[in-house]
Amino acid sequence: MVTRMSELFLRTLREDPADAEVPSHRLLVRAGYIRRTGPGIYTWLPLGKRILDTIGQVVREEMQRIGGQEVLFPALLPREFYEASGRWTDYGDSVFRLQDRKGADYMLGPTHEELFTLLVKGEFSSYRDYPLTLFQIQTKYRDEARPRAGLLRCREFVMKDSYSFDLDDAGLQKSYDDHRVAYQRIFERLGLDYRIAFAVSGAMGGSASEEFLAPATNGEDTFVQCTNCDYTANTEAVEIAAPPKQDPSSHPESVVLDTPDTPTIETLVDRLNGMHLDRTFTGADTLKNVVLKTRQPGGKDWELLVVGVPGDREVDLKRIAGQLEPVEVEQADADDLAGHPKLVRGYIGPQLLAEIGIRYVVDPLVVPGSAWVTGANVQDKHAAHVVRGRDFEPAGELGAVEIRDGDRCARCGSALEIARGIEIGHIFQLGRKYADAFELDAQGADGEPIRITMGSYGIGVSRAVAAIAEQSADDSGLVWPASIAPYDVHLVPVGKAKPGETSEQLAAAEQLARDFEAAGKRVLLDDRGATAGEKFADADLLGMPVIVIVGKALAEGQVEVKDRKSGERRNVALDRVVSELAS
RNA sequence: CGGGAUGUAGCGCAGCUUGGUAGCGCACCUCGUUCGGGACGAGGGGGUCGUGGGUUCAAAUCCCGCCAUCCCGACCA
Repeated sequence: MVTRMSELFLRTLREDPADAEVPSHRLLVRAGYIRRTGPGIYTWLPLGKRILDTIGQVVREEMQRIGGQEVLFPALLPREFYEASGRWTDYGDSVFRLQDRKGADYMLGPTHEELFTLLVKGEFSSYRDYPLTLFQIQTKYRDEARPRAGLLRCREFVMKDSYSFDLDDAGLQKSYDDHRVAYQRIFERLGLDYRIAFAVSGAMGGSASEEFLAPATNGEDTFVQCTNCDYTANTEAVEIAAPPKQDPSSHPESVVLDTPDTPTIETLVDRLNGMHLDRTFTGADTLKNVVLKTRQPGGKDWELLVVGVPGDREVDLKRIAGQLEPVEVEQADADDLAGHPKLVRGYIGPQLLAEIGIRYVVDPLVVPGSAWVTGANVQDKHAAHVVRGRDFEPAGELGAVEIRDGDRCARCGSALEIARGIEIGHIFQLGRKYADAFELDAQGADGEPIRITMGSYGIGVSRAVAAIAEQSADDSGLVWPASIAPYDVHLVPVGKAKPGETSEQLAAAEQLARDFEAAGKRVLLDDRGATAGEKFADADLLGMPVIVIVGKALAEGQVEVKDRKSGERRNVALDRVVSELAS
């Protein structure tokens, strides 16, 4: 297949578009792969469409390899499908809603768990029908509060979503594992550097879940990876190593200290160090008790929850929310505290909480037997030597502290580092959430119904285009891995023609193009009447893996082969270049 | 939703302070020269100056309202 650039619907831009910040966005627009149509909405031009289709094809092949069967749902969905699962309401403002001429409610699908569940329920009813995996590659719509970075966060985007249906937990585990392997194959074929990170399941519900992240400085996801072992986790799901437990009886009896005007950790530490005690204190010696409030999903009333963390650590509300999902959690405000006069703001300690019926949990860093300076539940007073397991007993542990660079890996104890990445895939063991909502059962051999258990698996196909561009582009343009490039070879003839004639170089390039085509290569031929410099600059910008220059060396029967990624060039005999590159 | 910025030709921008019928670069068209790293000369086509109102003899420019977009944050499979 040969495409002539003189006929291609393409216009490259010499300048960066004003609204593009990140490299993938800038270059995809400049190179004429995409054009912005609205905020978070993009049009795919011929070169971009080829990339998108190629990635879709890689995904399709690997999904079929694990037995997935492709279907295609509409994006326009009647409200009723999302009522039973509660997501018509849960999705809130992030779903596009519209009405038909009769006033009936519709939405543009942000994800399709409900539809798949109902489809299967309508067709299959015997245990013999399972297991089953269905998938689609389809356009999704989410009304993001702030679309950004071109294709990285769009309001309309292409996603592969698949769903597994199994009779039991072991079956679900196998479907999940199959997907995990398929995703590894897919991202390897796409030439992406990626990590698999433990994740929390978020609004999808369900239990086990992992994210596939493409490390990139412009990525929106923060994750944590161990500098020694392969432990990788989303910051919401990460677990860090705690110090060793201590013997509660090894600490002195707790004492109450006068600490006026010390409502913050900083003022408290200053005060302690001004008291001429037998040691110096830091924030890490204090126990900070943060008052949050939680609410059951769909519930009305907030309930207080106090979380204890070392005083030198911040509380990460997102991380807490991820673990408590679907229970809502927020920081408590003054009004919430008003109903609890025994909670003295700035001087809250855990010694009293169980007594007055407020749920208290600690971060795992607050290990059993550890001693702390903490509030005495009296204005202007703190207590020292307050020991977990002696002076208070938390109702449980909750990973609450904001993760820091250098925190210790829970597996091997080495330092963790924080990195940024682009979420390119996510796999979930949903369990029976949707099967319960829609009563998806199979009739078993004994005639009894079996509740189906499900998994849900997504790959951001359009986002992967941007992720690959982020990881591989350089200063002069895009650099596509050979496996997904729009063309295998970019042929660039440069040379002067006599008036009214075709240049020798163009004639030779035309012949080369036919030879490459016969060898099964996809060729982009720059037959434009542009200058050499312009053709070279565009070839670098467009990013095909191999650029073949038919120019000066043609007189010696040679062409120049340039590797776009390494920039390396070498001369190859004209009559050998096709066989060499085709092998 | 909070903070900041911007809307002038397909793209990137100037003009606005001090009102007088719109300009530059890229791209595009014609002719000629050029031809290995975004060539040069000459000529040309293309703009409701985001939008509504106001002030004025006269508004891209001054005043008021609205809309939209981008960036940071909040939020977000």
